[in-house]
Formats: sequence, C-alpha cells, structure tokens
Amino acid sequence: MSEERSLNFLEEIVEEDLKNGRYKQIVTRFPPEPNGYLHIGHAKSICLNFGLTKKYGGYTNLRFDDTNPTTEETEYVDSIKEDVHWLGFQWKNELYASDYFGILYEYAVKLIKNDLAYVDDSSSEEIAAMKGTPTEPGKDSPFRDRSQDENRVLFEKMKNGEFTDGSRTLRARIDMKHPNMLMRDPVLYRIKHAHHHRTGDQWCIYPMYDFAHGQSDSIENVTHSICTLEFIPHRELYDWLIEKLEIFPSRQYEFARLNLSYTIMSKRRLLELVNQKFVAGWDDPRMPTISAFRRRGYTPESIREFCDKIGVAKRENLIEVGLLEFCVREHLNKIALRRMVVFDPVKIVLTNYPEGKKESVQTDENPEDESAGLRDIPFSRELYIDREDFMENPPKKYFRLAPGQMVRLKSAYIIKCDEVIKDEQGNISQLRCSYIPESRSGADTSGINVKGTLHWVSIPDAITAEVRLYDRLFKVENPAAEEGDFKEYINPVSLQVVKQAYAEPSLMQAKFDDRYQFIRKGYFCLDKDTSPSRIVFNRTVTLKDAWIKEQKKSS
RNA sequence: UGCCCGAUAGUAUAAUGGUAGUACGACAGAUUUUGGUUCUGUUUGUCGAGGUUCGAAUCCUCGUCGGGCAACCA
Repeated sequence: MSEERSLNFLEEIVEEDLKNGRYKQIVTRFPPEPNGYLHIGHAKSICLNFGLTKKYGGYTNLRFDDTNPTTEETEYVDSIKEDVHWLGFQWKNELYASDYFGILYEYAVKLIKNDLAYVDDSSSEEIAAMKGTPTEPGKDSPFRDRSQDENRVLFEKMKNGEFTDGSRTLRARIDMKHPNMLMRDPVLYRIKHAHHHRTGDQWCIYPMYDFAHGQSDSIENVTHSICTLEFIPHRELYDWLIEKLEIFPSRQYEFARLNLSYTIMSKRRLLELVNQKFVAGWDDPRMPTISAFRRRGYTPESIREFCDKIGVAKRENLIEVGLLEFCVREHLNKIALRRMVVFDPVKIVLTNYPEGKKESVQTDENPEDESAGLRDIPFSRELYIDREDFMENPPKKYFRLAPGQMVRLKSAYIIKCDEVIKDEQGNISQLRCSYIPESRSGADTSGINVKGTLHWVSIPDAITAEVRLYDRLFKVENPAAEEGDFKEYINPVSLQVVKQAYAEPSLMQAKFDDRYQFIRKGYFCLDKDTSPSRIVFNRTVTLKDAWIKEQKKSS
C-alpha cells in the first residue's frame, strides 16, 4: 500500500478550496464555551482544527464562546488553555466572543435598520407557544411589525438596562412558517443582568450563540468553521446572517462527535458527577476529561494517535474504549521504565539461600529501549510475590508457582516450591522454596527451562506505596442510551485502592513525569496526591492479559 | 406527521463508475527471563428492492432503519 493516507472529507474540502483558489490559506478555530472542562471528544475537535492548519498551512485560533455569563467561569478558561497546550497545540490568537459584544451590537442595529430584526415583548413561554412544532407552522408575534424607529429605541433601552431580565428579546425577522425551526424568527439577544467573567457589568444584554458564533468566525476571517452534527440545522441561519450582514463568508462544516464506549461525553452530566461527588473532581482519573487522562498517565502522543485512528466522518459512532487503550499501551510500551511491585503479597523463604546474604541483580530499565540502560535490584532470602502467582491446585497450563513446580524470578533465580505453610484459618502464610544457584540470570548454567517468570520484591528492601486501580466508570457500553438516570449505571468498582503495595526501592525516586510499567501488571504513574509520607500511583491501563482469556476458555 | 443528516466486517474508517482495503478486536500459531512486546496466518462487510451502465459501495427512484430539530443553552 502507498504511504499516502486517504483524506477525510474535511481534508478533501480544504484541498479543493486551496486548489481552486478560494483561499490562499485556511483559518480554523477551536471554540469552547468556558463552562466545563475539556473531554476526549474535544480532543478530537482540537486535533481536527489544529491538524488541518498544520497540514495545509494557515493558523488556528482559540476562541472562547463566552456569551452566557451565568454558566461561565475563569477557572474553566484556564483549564482549557492548559489542556490544549498539553495536547501539544499552539493557537495563533487567544480570543473571546465577548470581545465582540460591541460589534455584535452594531450588527444587530444594522439588522433592525434593514427591517430584519425586531424587539419582542413576548415572554419566553409565549415565544415557545408561537414557535409551532416541527410539523406545524408557527404564528407571528403581535410585536413583529413594530416600526423600525420603535425597534431601535427599544433595543437601545434593552442595552441601557431599562428592562428586566426576560421581559424582551431581539428577534430576527425571517419566517414563522419556515420548515427549519431555527429560522422561525430566532432570538438574537436576551436581557441578563449578570456579571460576565470578562466584561464585568458592562452589558446587560447578551447575544445568543447563533448571533455570536458565526459572526465571530467572520470577524476572525475563519475560512472553515468546523463543528459537530447537531449544528447542521443552524447552518442555514449562519449563512443567512452572513448574507444579510454582508460580512466575511466563513463556512460551516459538520462532523460526527466522538462517543466512547463505557463513558459519557455530555458536559452537563460530567458536571453532575463532579457536583454530586460520584467522582473526586474534574480530573478524577476515571473521568473522560483531558485533565483526568493527564493525571491518569495518558500521554498527549497517545491521545493524538487515537484521534488520528478514529477518523472523521458524518455518521454517528461509538468508538470502543479498547482502541484508546491500545494507543496508550503502544506508546507507553516504548517509553515506560519497568519496575517490580507486589500488590497482594505472599512471603517466600528460600530455605537454601544463606541467611543475611544479600546480592544485587541487574535488569533492563526498558527492554524496548536499550538506551534506557540497566538498574540494580536487591535480592535476598525473603521475598514477596503476588498471591495470584501461586496456586495450591493449579489447572493445566498454569505456568506460575505451585507445589513442586518451578518458576523463574524475573532477572534472578529459578526457584521451586517445596512446602506451603498455612495459618490457623487455613490461609497461606508462607511458601518455603529452594533456589537453583546456577540459574542466576545472565549466568544460567542450570539447563533448566521454565515456562513462567514472576515479578517479586526483596522484603527487607521493599518500600510501600498506595496504588489506585481504575476500571471503566460505567457498567454499560452506552450509558447515555440507557433508560432512566445514567448514574444508575455507574460501575461500583471503578476504583480499587491497594493501600499497601510493596515496591522495589528504586521507586522511592519516582518522578512525576516518568511513566512506569509494573511488570506483568500494567502502566502506572505517580499521582498528585503523593506526599513525602505517602507515595501514590495511578494505574494508567492494564497490560493485555492472555491468561485471563485462557481461564475464560476453560470455564 | 414537516424539514434535515446518515447507513461498508464486532467497532471505526477507506475505495470518489473498474480487484471491497486498513486499523482495533476475535481466532490460530511462532518467538519471549513480563501469559507483555514482536512476528505470521485466519475469519467476518457494501440496509432492501428496482433502474442507468460493458461494469455500481459509488449515480437515479422508492422503501427500511438510525439520529437531529419545538432553550431568552452552546
């Protein structure tokens, strides 16, 4: 196959526009409303908008669509900027729709002067009632034919704060019988005596999305205004306003938003999870937010790769979360430092290993990356292995430790289990084993071949750490599509905490930017809750586990 | 019941009138001091019915199915 990847439909449009000379360069924008944190769905949009101008030349602006002061906050602005940067993109200009409130006001006046807008004294309910339904036409408002002068005066009074919230609106005069409901005299301006995070108390009227978004695109000379499918019906109004206002003709194109299995993407619902404490915050590692993925140990490279792999089209989709996991494993496998950590310890005593003796074994920092070098791990007579790596009555094809069975301790010796010691309750408290002195890694002259290799830690040298294991937040594939409250489908075991795991001592020096693979367990990173008295790790993602599959087959 | 989108393997996404391909998954095998990684192979698809054409996933018609539209949200 050729190295040339096929183009998605937006790339085709851009190439065509460049080829036929419609534009010399393209301009896109990423236009979040600062009313929540960015999620993985936004990452798709970010990669698209920035990716297009990176590939074809031009630039991308970051524009905050901050036209609704009651839901927007500076905290969100800051988090959004941080997230876009972290993903690896640099915007040309940092812009705000609120910067254009003055121009937008003038645009509205122009519409009034052209008899294309009017002030309506109807209440919200009355407007809704006159709107009609998708199958029935609407009715004209009794205020629809006010004189131009009256409209001008009233709109100015709206601006000057002479009316109460909700008492009047400015509406476009289009067609109350239009088959597209958005064209049935849409509201352009509403009165809100609310403090805005940037303009303060300067304004008490605020433009609606439809009267701000397209106009902002136009003011910024955005050539390709890329948004999600639900805005398709808005395009007719978008174009109408550009035509009537006679401003730069930005064009809107729509793509299907990302949906990820076993999670939700609605900002409103994510906010609900945060506010009602179902999660610890916007960056709780179980959340689908960018900040959560960052905290959890995902890399920007892996998220970008994911966005690239899922493609762009116009049909609704539900992407398997497994693809995201594949992408992060693929990257982490290349960069993660290998470490050994035991979560649920069983003590091993090597009966033929001299008491008090200690040695050091060497192993790869990362077998996928020779330049990462080697590290030393202390080895001694008493060790921990994970409880799941021993079975008293193993099934067939169980390659781990069992009575009379041999395994290799990773980078150290082959051992054999001689005796199982139990406490009064019948729980295994100790495994007495013998080691094969000639089987030392790198100098193995024993001639013994074993199928299994286990991770381990030396008890006198081990340090302890808290490990947080995350699973999908929801039990069902598509929580948004289920009946009833989506919160009923939350996975009750999405977080499991190992309060005291035993780790090799080198993890004492773990750094925040480093990624680790706990051998045979998964990929981990230091959590921000780490303090001088407590080391905390997050599991980014598990390793693929062929043994689980094998077990399922036989059961 | 009006208008607007869409429909290709399990999930995504290509093929732009000329051999239905790729990725993930699944399955089988090889390698392996991580049951990881890597490698090899296999499997599965054009929503339906007509039409145009030498030739249709692609163009046309009619259906079917899925989604969106009745916020002073974006």
